[in-house]
Amino acid sequence: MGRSPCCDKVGLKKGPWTPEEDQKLLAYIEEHGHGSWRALPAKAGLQRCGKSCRLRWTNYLRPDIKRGKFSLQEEQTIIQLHALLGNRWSAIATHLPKRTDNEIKNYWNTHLKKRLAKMGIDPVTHKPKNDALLSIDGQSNKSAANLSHMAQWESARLEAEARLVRESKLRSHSLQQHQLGNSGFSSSSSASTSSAPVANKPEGPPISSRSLDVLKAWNNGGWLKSTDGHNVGGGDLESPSSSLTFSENAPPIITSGLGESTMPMIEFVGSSGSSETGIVKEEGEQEWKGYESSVHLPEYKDGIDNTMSFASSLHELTMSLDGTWITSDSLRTSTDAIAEEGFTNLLLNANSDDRSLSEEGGGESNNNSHGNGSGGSGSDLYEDNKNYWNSILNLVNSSPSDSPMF
DNA sequence: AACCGGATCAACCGCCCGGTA
DNA sequence: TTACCGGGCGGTTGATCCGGT
Repeated sequence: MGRSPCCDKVGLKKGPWTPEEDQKLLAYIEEHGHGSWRALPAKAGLQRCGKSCRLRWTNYLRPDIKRGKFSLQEEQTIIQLHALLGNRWSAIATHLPKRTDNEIKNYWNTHLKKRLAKMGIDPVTHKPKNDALLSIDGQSNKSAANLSHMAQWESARLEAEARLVRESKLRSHSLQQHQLGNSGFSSSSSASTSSAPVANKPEGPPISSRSLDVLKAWNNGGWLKSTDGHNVGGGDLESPSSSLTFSENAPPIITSGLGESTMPMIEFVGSSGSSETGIVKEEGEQEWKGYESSVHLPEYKDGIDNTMSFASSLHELTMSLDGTWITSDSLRTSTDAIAEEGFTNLLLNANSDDRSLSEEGGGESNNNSHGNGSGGSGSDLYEDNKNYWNSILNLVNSSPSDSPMF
């Protein structure tokens, strides 16, 4: 379909913004809000296209932007979220409220990607490059595969939530007008409709932050073991199954064993067996019933008044769509104690290597220090891999207090 | 001092999607 | 149903910075 040109061939200015232009844009938005971006340049007296103005505002002029170096915490958050969400910078940015997606993207491309590569981790898949070592026992592959499933599911869930938000807004539009300011239930896209010169990104707890708790429950549910070995190992892995059921208009359906929900909209059944290493169960098939067929979570769309729940053999987590998670206490206890070693140390090491490529570990150093081919490397690398993924789940687990994003 | 190459990051480009007439 | 519009997103570019030679 044909589109009218945005800013080309009409004598509009391109390139770096001058302070004067910034001032004009700022002054206009502060007074009027941005309104229609396309119409803004003319009104503000700028020889720019609306898109350029929008970018300048969202990436630079917005008052709630934090500039400067990324903290280690932020770095970890980015990496971990990238492992889950991939190059979905806007989604990642919603968890780093004062950072823009562009900034995060740049930082990833210029810093973190390289650092991960140096650590021997594929920045795209977040899997160790040297998979051969790890696939000896197949466990890490299995783990990675599961996490991949998880990421896919998370992706699908995000889409479903976006849909949910839209419909929720439609349904309760008038109601929301009374509740302006404290809804805490918005998305980055919807937030941008505001004409006020405030952040386009939501300040309140982003949906994703809550939703990641699903993964937490997932973790606790037994297919991944936390680093401290607490809980999730033994009992859960022995548990026959856990399932998640999304129901449209009915209360959450939680099944165990062979899961016999009558209205299974989406159901994950982890039929686990014992795992001596505790990462994932190895022998039995971790089955994700209905996963492929329900990636779209189609029935979820009308769930405004519904409840999404996740239950495992030990823990139960419920998100009611008024925007709150209801978690069982046991869920928390297992996560609080999780050691932060592993990934953090990896990062710190890589960090120092980054600055000063000392020989003590450097160059291939990180590979060497953590997974050197010769000295027991396989298990070391395997441990690193385990820690790495555990750390990703730790992010989820430790969210409310430990992470800047929650 | 000049040059060079890598690093950084603001800005642009093109595509996509939802809303709407 | 279709075409168009506005806006968002991710990928890429290019100007600038910076350290090494």
